[in-house]
This record gives sequence, C-alpha cells and structure tokens, in this order.
Amino acid sequence: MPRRFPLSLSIERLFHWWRRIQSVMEKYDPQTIEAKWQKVWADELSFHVPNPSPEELAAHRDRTYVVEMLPYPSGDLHMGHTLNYTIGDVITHVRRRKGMQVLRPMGYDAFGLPAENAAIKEGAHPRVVTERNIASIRKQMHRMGWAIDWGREISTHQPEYYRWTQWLFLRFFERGLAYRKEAPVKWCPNDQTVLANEQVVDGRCERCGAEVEAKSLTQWFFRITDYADALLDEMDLLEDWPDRVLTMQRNWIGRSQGARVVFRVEGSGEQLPVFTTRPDTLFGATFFVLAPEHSLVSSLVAGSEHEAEVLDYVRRTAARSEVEREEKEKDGVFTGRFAVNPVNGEAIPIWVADYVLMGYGTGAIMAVPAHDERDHAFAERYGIEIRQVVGSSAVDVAEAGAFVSHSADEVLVNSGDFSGLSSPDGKVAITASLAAEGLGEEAIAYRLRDWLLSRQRYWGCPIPIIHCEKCGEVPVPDDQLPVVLPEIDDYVPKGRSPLAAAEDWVATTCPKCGGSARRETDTMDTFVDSSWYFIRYTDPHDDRLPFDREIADYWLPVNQYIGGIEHAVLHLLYARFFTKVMNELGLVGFREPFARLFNQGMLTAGGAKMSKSKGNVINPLEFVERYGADTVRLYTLFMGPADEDMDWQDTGLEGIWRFLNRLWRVAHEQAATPVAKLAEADPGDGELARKTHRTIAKVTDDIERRFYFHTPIAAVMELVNEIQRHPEDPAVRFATETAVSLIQPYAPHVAEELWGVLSAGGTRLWETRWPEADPALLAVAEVEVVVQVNGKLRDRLHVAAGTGKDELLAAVLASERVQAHLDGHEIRKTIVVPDRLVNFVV
RNA sequence: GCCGAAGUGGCGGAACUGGCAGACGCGCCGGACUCAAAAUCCGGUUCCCGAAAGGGAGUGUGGGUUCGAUUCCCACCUUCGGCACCA
Repeated sequence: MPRRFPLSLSIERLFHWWRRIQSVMEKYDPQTIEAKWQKVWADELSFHVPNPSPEELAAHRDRTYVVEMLPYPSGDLHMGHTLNYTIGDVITHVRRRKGMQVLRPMGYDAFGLPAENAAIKEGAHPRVVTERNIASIRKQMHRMGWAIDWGREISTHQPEYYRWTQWLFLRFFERGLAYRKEAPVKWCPNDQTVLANEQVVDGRCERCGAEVEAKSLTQWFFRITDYADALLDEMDLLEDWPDRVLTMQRNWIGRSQGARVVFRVEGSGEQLPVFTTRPDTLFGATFFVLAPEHSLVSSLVAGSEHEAEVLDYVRRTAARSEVEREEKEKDGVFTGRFAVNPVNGEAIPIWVADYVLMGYGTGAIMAVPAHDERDHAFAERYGIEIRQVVGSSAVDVAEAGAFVSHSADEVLVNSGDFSGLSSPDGKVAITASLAAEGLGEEAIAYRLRDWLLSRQRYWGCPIPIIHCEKCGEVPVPDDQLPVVLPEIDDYVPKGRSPLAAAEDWVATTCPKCGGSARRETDTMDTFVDSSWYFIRYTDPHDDRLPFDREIADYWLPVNQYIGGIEHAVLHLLYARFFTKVMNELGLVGFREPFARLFNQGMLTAGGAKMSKSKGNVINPLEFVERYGADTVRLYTLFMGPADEDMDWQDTGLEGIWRFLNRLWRVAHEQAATPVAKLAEADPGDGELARKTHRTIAKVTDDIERRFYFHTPIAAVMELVNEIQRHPEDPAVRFATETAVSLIQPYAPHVAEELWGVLSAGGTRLWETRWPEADPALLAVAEVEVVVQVNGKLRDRLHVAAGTGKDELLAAVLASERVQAHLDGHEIRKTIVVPDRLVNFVV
C-alpha cells in the first residue's frame, strides 16, 4: 500500500497532510483566543457604562444594576469567587444583550481583619500585602473575562474612599446614631480586638475561631437597635430575597412581645424591672434572679453575711468564657434579700445567677419554675417552690418538668382574680391591671444589640473624632477629612490600637477650643466600609460628596445583588441599616439597598469546606491554564443549582472541555460548508428549527425568571447534540449560530470567536441582540402521546400536535398493545390530556 | 429545644402547573479509527426476571387524596443550615 511507503506522494497523501494541517490550525486553543478578546474588550472599554446625562436622568431608561459582593483582598481568588462573579457575568451579558443599560462594577473590601491578618502572617505591611493582592485579583478577574466596568473600580482602603466613610460616620454621630459608651463587649484574645455580636458564632470569633471573652470597655456603637422595627417591617419592600436570609435576620433581631413588670426590693423599695413574655404566669413567680453584672448586686448585699459569697460568684462568672458559661450546669447564690411581686405583694428571694444575661431585657427576671425550663432546673437544684399557674391540673409540674405548652385552651389557675382566664387573655388582663397601678406596661424586647464598630486594630478606617478634655468628643471638621491612617512600623495587634503609638498623629488640637487634644485611635469595623460601597460605585470619583444623590437614585436600589449566605446577618443587615439612615439624612431616596438578592451555594472539595488548613482549596487559575477561562466558567455553573452547595469534581471539567471542542468543530464545519448547500438562509420549520426555538425559550426563561444557570447549559448541549445528528437539516446553520449565541454569557471568548467564524461579517456577539424565540415554532409538530391502562404505561403513539380528542382516542384504541391490555375488560373511565396522554381505567 | 431547607441511578443533577422518572454531564461497558496510544466518533448504561419480545419494582420510610403523585396532605427517619440560658 502506498500509505505504508513514506516517500509516496500520492494525491491522497497530500490531501491527508492538508487536512492534518487544517485540523491543527483549527484546534480550539483557549489561551490564544481568550487573550485576543480580552484585549479587544480592554482596549475598547467594551463594558464601560457612563452615568446618565441630565436628560437621561429625566427620561428613565431601561437600566439595571447588578452587584456582586466585593472580595476581601486577603489572597487570590478562589472557586467561590469564580462562581459568584460568573453568575453576575451571565446576568450582565443577557441583560446587556436584551438592550438594557447594565451597571456592573467591582471593588475591593481592603480594610479589616481578613486582609490585615493575611499581612501579619506574611510579616509585611498590610498596605503592601493588600495592594499586591488587589493587583493579583484584578489580573485574575481580567483573565476570567468578566464584563466589568473597570472605570468604577474602588478600594475601601484608599483615602479617596474612606474620606467618605468618615464623612458618613460624622453624619451618624451628629444624629446620635454613633455613640461611645462603656458596655459589656466580646473580646477576641487572638485578634486582640473587640467584636460585634454578629461576628461571634457559637461563642467564638467568626474569623479565627478563638473563644471570645467578656469585657467591659468603652467602645463606639451604631444605634442599629433604633432600626429594629424598620429592619423587620421594611422586609416588605424587598422584591425577592431568599426566605432563609429573611428568617435569619428575623431570628437575629429577635423581636419578642411581652411586658415590663416592676418588682421592688423589700426594705429599700428600690425598683427592679423585668421583661417577660409571660405576664400571665406572674402568680407563679417563686424567686427572682439578677444577672451577675447587674448594677444593683453589690449594693444589695453590701455589709450582709451573703456579701462575700455573692461577690465571689460574680468574680468567677466574669472569669468564664461565653462558651463555659453556657455549657456548665445552672447555678447561683442567694443574696439574702427579697423582691415584692406587684400582683400579690408576695416577697420572693432574690438570687444572682449567670443564666440571666445582662444584655437582654433588663438583666433581671422573675423566675416561674412551673412554666420555664431553665427556672425549673434552677428551682429543683436549690429546692425552691414550683407553683403551677397555667394549664390543667392533670400535669404535675413538680414531677414532669416545666409546663411550657402554648395551646389555646390553657387556663390560668392559682392566679387570684385572674384564675379561669385563658392564657392569652390573662396576659392582657394582668398587664392592664399592672399598668393601671403604674407597676408595668406592654413592652417589646429585641435580641439585636447595637453594632459595636470600633476595633483595636491598625488596618482600618480611622474614626474621625478628637478627644478634648474640655469639649469631650469633637468631630473632625468635614474640610479636614480624610483623617489619614498614619504610617507606623509596629502594626501588630496588642490589645490597644496600634495607632496609639503614633504620638505625632495622636497629639492634635481641639477643633472647637483650640486646646491640646488627642485623636481617637480605634479604627472602624470592615463592615462599615462595605455598608455603602454599592452606592459609591455609581459616582466613584466624586470629591465633593460620597455620591451624587440623583445618580444614586437613578441606579439604586440594586436590581440584583449576588453573594454568599455567610453575610446574612452581617453585611446584609448593616447595609440595610446604613441605607435607612442615609435615606433619613436625605442622601438617598430609597429605603432598601438591594431589591433582589441571590445567595450562591458554598463550593466544597471532597465534601469538605475549602480551607487552607485542610489543603483542599481549588485554585481557579490552575484550571484556567489547563482548559481556559471559558471551560472553568461554564463548569462552575454546570455543577448544579447555583444556590445550593456544590462539590468540585475535576473530572466534570473534562465534560465541559469536550463540549466546547464539539461546539468548536460543529461551528467550523458549518463555516466550511458552502453557503449554497445551506438552502440559503431559511431554516424552515422542521424539528431542528423548532428545537432551536425551544432552546432559546428555555435558556432565557431559566436565567431570567428561575435563576437556574445549570439547565441552560444542558439545553445548549442538547441542541448541539441534535445539530450533530442532523448535519443536513436546513436549520443547521441557524441552530449552530443560536447555540453559540446562547452560550456567550457563559463562555464569551469562544462564543465570540465562533461567531466571527460563522458570520464572517465582523459583527460582535457581545453587542448582538439576545435571540428571541418565535412562539409559533415553540411547539413540536408531532407529539408522542402516552397511553396508560390503569395508570401503567402501555404504549406510545406519534400524532400531529393538536390532534382532537375523538381522533386521538380512535388512534389509541387501534393500538394492538393497548387492546391486549384492555383484553375485553369494560372501560370504566377514560382520561384524555390532549398532546400528552390517554389513560383507560378498567 | 425552636425555625428553615433538602433526601431521585455508581456520581453531579433534570423533571417549573399532579400526566413518559432519570434530560444534560461524569463514570463505566462494548465497538469504530490507529502498528499502538491519546484524541475523536458510534452504541449501551435505574434495579430484578428474560436470549429477545416482554414483564415486574422503583424518587428516604409508612400511610392518605387521585384515573394518575418525585410533585399535594399526614406521620416518621436522616442530613444540612440558622437561632438558642433571649426570660
């Protein structure tokens, strides 16, 4: 055979060589084409979005604002970011191509513990490490090909940005919404700083996992508790937030309806108010408990035989961590004093016990052991009376434990004049009776505490306050902002702010009286920086104000916010609070920052959360180098529903790679086919044309309405499979172009390249109108009707779509298989669902 | 303990309004191409019985509603998430 002879130069051999050269040239090479298109987009500022002109502001355009939570520059991007920003990218591309003006910016949450800890670990200055990380992340974002408006890039650590964070803080301060006070706070011994309640998870530091300690310190707070009701009620203004996030916020705010009831100390007459959700059980109060931190404890026991024991108990409590305090058995000490129950004048013993928390309610409780499990356990341990006042006498609360059920038929017993009332009626009646005597009133308690915003750390936004001995807390005048974070050598945390060491910076003069004064040395929590960044994006270079209200009101509220669930009660609560305050300050016209929220699921590797310590962090760049960004982008979305947790599997990536190669080949085959053979442009109305239209409809609907990002990919794969099965179909060119067009939001580089190959007309896919399905071609021409006998599938029949009932029945009854199963039985009932199924009941 | 979400092949998952369970992909099996391998292509792949035709079972478990249930209702089990000494 000639082919076995290497020097043979037959025509066949030449042709073979030519094909091989061709195939080499046409090989899908993501690195080259991705670099090519990324350069075009960067050079032409393809995704820059100008702010509206004054005329446009008036004529409300079809605009949309898409924001993904900005990254902490504490290292490189990980797969979670890739997922997050690819979701945003798909939405951005689709909306752009539907003709909307889409704002889609990006920034860096550069201040704060995540970035600072990363820097300390490296032993370098936080600014150096942070800015290097930012440069690296920016590069990676470009490499992923995300359609970001880079003209609006911001970083929260830049003076141009944090000047306005300080400016906003001062507006809060002026309104009394930022204040400084001594309070019990949570202290992280590892990070050497206080934490907000929201940053304590199961008694541990949210960032480093160390058990937090209780301390009493003077700290800065935002009065978020004033907004507890607004934060709950204005959830109604949100268009679409996941229920779980709303539930978490509701739990966190923890609104409870009840009563404030005033007990008095026997002898002194001092008032001891309590908060209770069960005023109906007031007659069952058999003891009284103060939190160890309660301010009256020391005076109550002063000079008594109980003093030493009580004070010792208070000291021991203070030494315990939150976790210890919760895990140990309930204990307490008797103070020797008694409290008078306002409903019946009964004197009940006052105890001090650490199961009562100073931070909730009034730090004091009336204990009703018959109807509260904790009080019950305590009463049993110390032999205190357990007196039932609600419910049937069939339940022995002393034996069976606290009776805490809340059924409607509960009735008050042993409750004086109130006996016989239902539990809800009893609540109302007893509260009213107390109110009449000035001894109580309806009250609401919240679990939410004020937001502790100061941090004893270097890498944060300086709090723009000056402490003057004469004038007190004096705001830095607006025209002296920003208060620039000083350069210092020793930024390592050591329990007080490292800024305190910068004596030249700390020592200043009072803006009010001109006397010598000292600067506040604490910095702000990172979450302050990120509570308003999404508005700064709209006007990122403004040096007169944080943003222009008209422009902000044009873009916001954010139409689609995308990010992880971990911020459900952190960033998302704080940003809502900030927006409400900014609204009341007249800075913005809206009350809620994010109309719609999408939470992407967590990405795991080998079933475990990715973490550096476990060594299972998946680095997207590694796969981008191997397969290209398009494959990685597609795969992160193909894994499963984007709002559920997903496990990363390397092998799945191969499937996407094969798909893109298949698409590549199909498109090139189309391009190489002479146009004459394609029956000109008309795709006709055959099955492939119809399948194409159905794919358009499904992809569009899944992305826009359902927020399903994985099923559109499957749908395009199906279409490509169909194209390969019917290479001679007149619609094959139309189907191929559509497949390329529909996959563009996911894989913009390869789609752009193939679009160029197919159209050869120089049009740009990213600017090409999103395809629209022809409703007339959505239905299949011929349907498969299922025939069941007694609900069991017995036959399938192909009929024209829209076949009438009678005609359909006749066709079905003609089926031998159906007849075999009917087998002469009497048909009792026939169900016909046109174009779907026929079911005979025999 | 309270609140919420979820349980579907070997794996990730699909089935949106009660109407063909398992789309799409991975993996696996068989075949083509190749000296060979890779790549690619074709076919198969829920389980059981059967050579096949075909039959039976099947969406965590048990019940219910319905001609018909992954989908609706009740109870339970499991997993995950949130809250939790919050009075």
